[in-house]
Amino acid sequence: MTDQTAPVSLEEFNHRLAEISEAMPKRLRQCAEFVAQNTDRIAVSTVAELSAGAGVQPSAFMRFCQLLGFSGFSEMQKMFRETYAQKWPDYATRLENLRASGADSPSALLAEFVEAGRLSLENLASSIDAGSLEEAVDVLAAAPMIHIVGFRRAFPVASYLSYAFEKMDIPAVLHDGVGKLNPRHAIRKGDVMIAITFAPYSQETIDLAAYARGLGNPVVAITDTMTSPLRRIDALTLAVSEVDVGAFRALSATLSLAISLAVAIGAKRDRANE
Amino acid sequence: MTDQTAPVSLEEFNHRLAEISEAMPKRLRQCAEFVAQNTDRIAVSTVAELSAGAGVQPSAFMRFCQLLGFSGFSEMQKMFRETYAQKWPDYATRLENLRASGADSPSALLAEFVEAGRLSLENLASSIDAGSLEEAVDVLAAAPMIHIVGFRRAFPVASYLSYAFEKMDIPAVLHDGVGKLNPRHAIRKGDVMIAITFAPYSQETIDLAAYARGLGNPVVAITDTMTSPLRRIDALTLAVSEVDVGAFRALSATLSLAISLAVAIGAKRDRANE
DNA sequence: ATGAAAATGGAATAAAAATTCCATTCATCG
DNA sequence: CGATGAATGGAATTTTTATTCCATTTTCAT
Repeated sequence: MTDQTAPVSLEEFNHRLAEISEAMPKRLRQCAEFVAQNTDRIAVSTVAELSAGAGVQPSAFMRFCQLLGFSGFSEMQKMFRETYAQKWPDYATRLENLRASGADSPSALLAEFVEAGRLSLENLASSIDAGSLEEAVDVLAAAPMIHIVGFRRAFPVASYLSYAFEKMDIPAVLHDGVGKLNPRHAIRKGDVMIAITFAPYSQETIDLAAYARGLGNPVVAITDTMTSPLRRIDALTLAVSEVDVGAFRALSATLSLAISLAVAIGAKRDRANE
Repeated sequence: MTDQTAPVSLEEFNHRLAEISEAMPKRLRQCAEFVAQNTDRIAVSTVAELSAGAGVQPSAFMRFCQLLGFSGFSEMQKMFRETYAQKWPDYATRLENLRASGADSPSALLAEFVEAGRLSLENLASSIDAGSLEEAVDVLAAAPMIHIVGFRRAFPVASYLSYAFEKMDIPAVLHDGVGKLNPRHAIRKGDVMIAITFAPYSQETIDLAAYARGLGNPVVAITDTMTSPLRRIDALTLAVSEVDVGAFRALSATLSLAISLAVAIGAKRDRANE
């Protein structure tokens, strides 16, 4: 049953997987999907565990292995166990290796950003004020409509929030500035706004937030410091500070805060509707 | 036979090993020596293999495991397998548990997302293929024009890339789907595309990438697994897998990869222009 | 609709691995 | 030097895991 085309390296394996997974029946595709996303578990798991993870019978997983060119699961696992040793060194070492591959190589840069992201996340977890966060969730969960504003560097955050709200069926509009239409008309009394901006703060965001505030509407601000101009208009401020790499700043912490906010709002609304 | 002092972490294990290996009989010391030097193999080997490596009978290795406090080899191996798999806890289950214990407060949720983000970043650092990344940077740095495509969950990434390129004066257009205009007209021969999509893959992205590829243009894909449909069109694939929290997935790793890519391209172009 | 082919689930079987047991060897002390 | 207990090797046993087989369901073309 052994097929001479059995992959002998991770690269070959991935390639093979991509190549044939399109034309696979349902269950086998489930296997492919699960394996693609959990490649690192293969070396240390049993067929039973993996097939359960993929939501499939062991026999189906068996067929999957054979389709890839292995004689069975054992042979496939052997390949992963052999390449396992290289993956073992811990995270710190791996990061070192990435860095060492040349100070200004893409992978070294990636290592920098990964590290910056981790630091930012740690910082976020310890610095966020649980009370303010909860208050923001309460206010937003009760909103008839949520307006999301954020330009330039804040725009990815705004659009991500918009996507999350859409998925959870929460009424929200993203003010994206397309067509330079005046967005104020869409804002009604009682609506709530999420304003996102970082230094150098964009005037449009501040203006729109100030307008909403002027109507007496609550504004939740996601911003970088406590001295942000959004503070002045008495917005409920959630401060996030990102560690930067050179002149560049990633958004790991900000996005994590945003998605948490969105999911918490969704959860709260669900509870309220029961 | 189970000993309550069985180590539950790598640190405890090493400590225990050092502590008792001095007062061991010959064969068992051989085991200790071998294990200390090949800790990484324990998770993926059998007793037979390990005992042979240590130059010892399987039964001797068995006694060694018991001396360390485990009930047998299986239990010891389990510890190592879990330590390795620890990075991939089942978040769905954990979130369930959190809920059950009434700890689904916004800050608990945030903590989950922060943790998920950290794990995703670690995984990114270890799983990214330095060669592919470098190749992507080379191709993109040489592009006369970069087209960025990504909808829904991928849109924040696309817009962030667009922002970064703008800041670095790199010619790039974001295909955002506004006005449902046909974006194909803007793509010229020789341009390079960055296509971003995650399961469930959005057809528009795939179609546009396929069109670009049809022109003979290179396509760099940022996607979630090796089974992504973008593989089919022979795109240069950068795979990122994010750890998710319940049904939700943050973008920490993906954005870190994106910003690294952008900055690396900028740096390379600068060097070329000097 | 109907039959053929493909896919699937689950139990039965085979293989492999872990664990135990005991006869033998080795070291130690009177 | 011989007795005693610890240490060891190897085979027997048990447990776990992989693999196969076949009855049943699903899919698809006619």
